[in-house]
Amino acid sequence: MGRTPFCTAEGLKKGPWTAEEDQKLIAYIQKHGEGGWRSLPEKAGLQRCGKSCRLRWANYLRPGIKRGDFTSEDDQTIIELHAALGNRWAAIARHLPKRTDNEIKNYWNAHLKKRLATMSIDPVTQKPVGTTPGSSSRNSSTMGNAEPPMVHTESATKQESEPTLQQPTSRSTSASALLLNKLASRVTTLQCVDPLRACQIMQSMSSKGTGDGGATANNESAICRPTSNCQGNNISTALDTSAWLDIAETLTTPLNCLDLLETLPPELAECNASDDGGVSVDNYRIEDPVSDALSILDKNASAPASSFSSTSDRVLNNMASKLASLPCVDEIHDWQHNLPGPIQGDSDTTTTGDVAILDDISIDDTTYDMVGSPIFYNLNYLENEPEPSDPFYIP
DNA sequence: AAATTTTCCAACCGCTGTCTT
DNA sequence: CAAGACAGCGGTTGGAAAATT
Repeated sequence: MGRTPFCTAEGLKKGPWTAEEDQKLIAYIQKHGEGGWRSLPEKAGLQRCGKSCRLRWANYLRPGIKRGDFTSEDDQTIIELHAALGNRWAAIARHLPKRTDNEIKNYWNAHLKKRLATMSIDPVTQKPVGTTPGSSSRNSSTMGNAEPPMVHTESATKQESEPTLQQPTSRSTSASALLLNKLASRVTTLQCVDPLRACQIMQSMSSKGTGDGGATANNESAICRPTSNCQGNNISTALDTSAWLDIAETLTTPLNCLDLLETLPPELAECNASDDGGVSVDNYRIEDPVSDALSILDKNASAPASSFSSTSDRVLNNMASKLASLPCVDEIHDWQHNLPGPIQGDSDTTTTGDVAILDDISIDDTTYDMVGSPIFYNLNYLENEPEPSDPFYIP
């Protein structure tokens, strides 16, 4: 049984379409509309199979199709989407209005892939070739293990006249952005991180001062939620740059900020005090220290607190904006790949009863679920229409 | 200038998924 | 439920154009 082949008839023409054939097809569709491809060739007077007609119409004759003239923004978008989605050209094309999957596929194979190769950047991972130990374990950007494309860095990080990837940098902004979003997705769901992060900020600021509040003009990527007031690129962070760099450096190993808790000044100690007097990271109850920390930030921030839907968003937003350009991101990446269990986000089949240890914090199955869901949600987000909630992005 | 090689991309092929009968 | 119809998708190919020898 099964289906009959679509184009089995003998004597049908193949190969390039002539102008006359195009006109016949256009005229017929304008009069009768799309559809009925099997019977269309005969009715339209074409010696083609219906499938060929549909393809010709969809890829070349359909009104509104944009052909050629890929801009640097297009390039960057395609590269980032390909890093996240792999060879899923149709999904990529949905994010480039008026472009067809076939053209994007051809453009990738003919231009972008080679360009990345000449820059010694792995077209699949978008990381510099040979810089990541154990690279054999890296994913292949296929459907099952694609990383979530939660971050876009175009407007904030790209040079005016050249696409970001043509910069003579050894690191891919996109790769960093992807990782940061992955981290952000995970970190956001770990409520214990909020007080930790807030304490970090306060400690850093108490030791360095709050800076002059000048906005950081460079590397100004920002994570925010589309639903919040920070849509688009009107986000800016204002914390002193060097303070952020210091904070970021402490996160070379994520969550090693636990160590910082032990060195907090007495007036902040209460933020991490649990009932037994020890440090509690899993029972997030204390909010005042977070508010305090953020209020300090607000004194110097140009973006109002109301721009963010949660305190963790705000902290992450600020942190990510500086982390994006740091070498430590790759180290975090490596660290992440060495984690046991599904927190690596490579496959939903690895959900087991294993317990991963993130430094001193045990992550059980429940937390795994919390951590994994935003990753998969954001992956889904890219495949469908952007939803006005949840996914992070860097405008 | 001619021959050869490489590049590019329109079109094809084969498969899967969904809807209809 | 089975099977047909066809839309959609990703991989591949063939030939024209461009580049190189």
